[in-house]
Amino acid sequence: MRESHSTAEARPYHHGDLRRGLIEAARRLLESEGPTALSLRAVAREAGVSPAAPYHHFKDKGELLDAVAQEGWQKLDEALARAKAEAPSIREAMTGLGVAYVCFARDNPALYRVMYDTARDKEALPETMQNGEDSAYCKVRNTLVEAGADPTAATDLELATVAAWCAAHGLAEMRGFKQFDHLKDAVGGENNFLRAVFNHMGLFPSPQREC
Amino acid sequence: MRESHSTAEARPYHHGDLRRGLIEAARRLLESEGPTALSLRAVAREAGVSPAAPYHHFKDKGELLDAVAQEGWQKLDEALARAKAEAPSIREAMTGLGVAYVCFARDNPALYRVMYDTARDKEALPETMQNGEDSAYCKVRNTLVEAGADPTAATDLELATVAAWCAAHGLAEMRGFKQFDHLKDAVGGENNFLRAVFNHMGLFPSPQREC
DNA sequence: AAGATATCTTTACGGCGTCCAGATCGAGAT
DNA sequence: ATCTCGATCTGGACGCCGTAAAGATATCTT
Repeated sequence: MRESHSTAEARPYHHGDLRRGLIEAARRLLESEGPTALSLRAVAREAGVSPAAPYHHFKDKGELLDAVAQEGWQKLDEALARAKAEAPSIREAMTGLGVAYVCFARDNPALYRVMYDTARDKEALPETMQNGEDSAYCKVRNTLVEAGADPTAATDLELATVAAWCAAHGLAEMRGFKQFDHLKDAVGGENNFLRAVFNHMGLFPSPQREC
Repeated sequence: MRESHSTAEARPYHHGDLRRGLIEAARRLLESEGPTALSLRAVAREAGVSPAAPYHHFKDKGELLDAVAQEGWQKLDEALARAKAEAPSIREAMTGLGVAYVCFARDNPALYRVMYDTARDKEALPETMQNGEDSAYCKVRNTLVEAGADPTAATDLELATVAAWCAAHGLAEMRGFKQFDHLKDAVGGENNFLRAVFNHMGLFPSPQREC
């Protein structure tokens, strides 16, 4: 009757790691049905368990969403790391990060929404975002320094990092609006559009900007 | 039994303009209970009417939210107009607009959320935002021109306007996160924080930036 | 082997969005 | 003034939701 712990290698409990199964079911539903269709019951259904089963692994629906969001931040982090590694030059590194950020939001719209929804009602970004040496936030800050920002002006550097993050998030949320379709055409596609907008936002520290 | 069309002057139907009453009930609930607590039934309850009554004035819950959002955009528009009128100098006009925008989002958090939620699932900002000569979007664009942007470089001007809007929206959504509290302190309060971040985002057209 | 514990199911409750059948009321026609 | 009609509201119903409590079942410990 019970499937033999299909995918996962470790099976700590008598069902095969349901916690993991629920998170993956949620992710599956999220991207296929959109964020509004994601109900706890639907997740349980998708995972093949009863509607009450999730409560043995998560305090409530919010806690499941937290777990999903956390994996989202990890994925975003990886996307930024990839973008930074692939940047052809320091001059283009910041814009590259910005574009990668927006593309992540475009390609994972429901996940991105969940990430910020949960952050907003905790009124805090996840700790993993700023803590580690190679957290996403630090990656942006480091890139700014490499691009010429003064690393000794701590407050100013933080402000610049926040500014870059806000710019990326703002553009990520605006990018989908029909109003900007003609602009995208005018500059030759969405990618150019993103770069053009970022260029207007001075992501680079001042000494780097052409004068 | 029936109250005599209390506030409204016109009473098109045999109840005193329920459509209006529902929108205002929704706004009341929105700011007092938060956006998640806003259910159609609760709005009907608050308006003193049965749960099914709203369906004679709105196709569904989304349409009621649309109406609420539209009034929100109007309020935002007014806030920006006020900020622009009060700007002490052209040099400070753009930052003033940005700060006013973020303050609107801070002071009407639930309304602001509804505004962007409905915009997002229509994949378009409301038409009133960009159409009229004195629409919010045009106000930003005009301010950019007054600040020195080249009005004949149409595409570039649009891009700059979009950039400014994204910057403001991004900061509006980030501003509440605990992570930035120490930064606010470091620069002497939230208002300085907002201005500082905006300064890092090059809201002014390039010729205006100090080089 | 046996008891303790964690996991899952069943059942239930109240709230939600929405629809439908009727009641009620306002207004135009006669 | 009455009648009729359509717009407006009510009451009840349906299926979904999040969540809690109690019972069943499988695993772990000893």
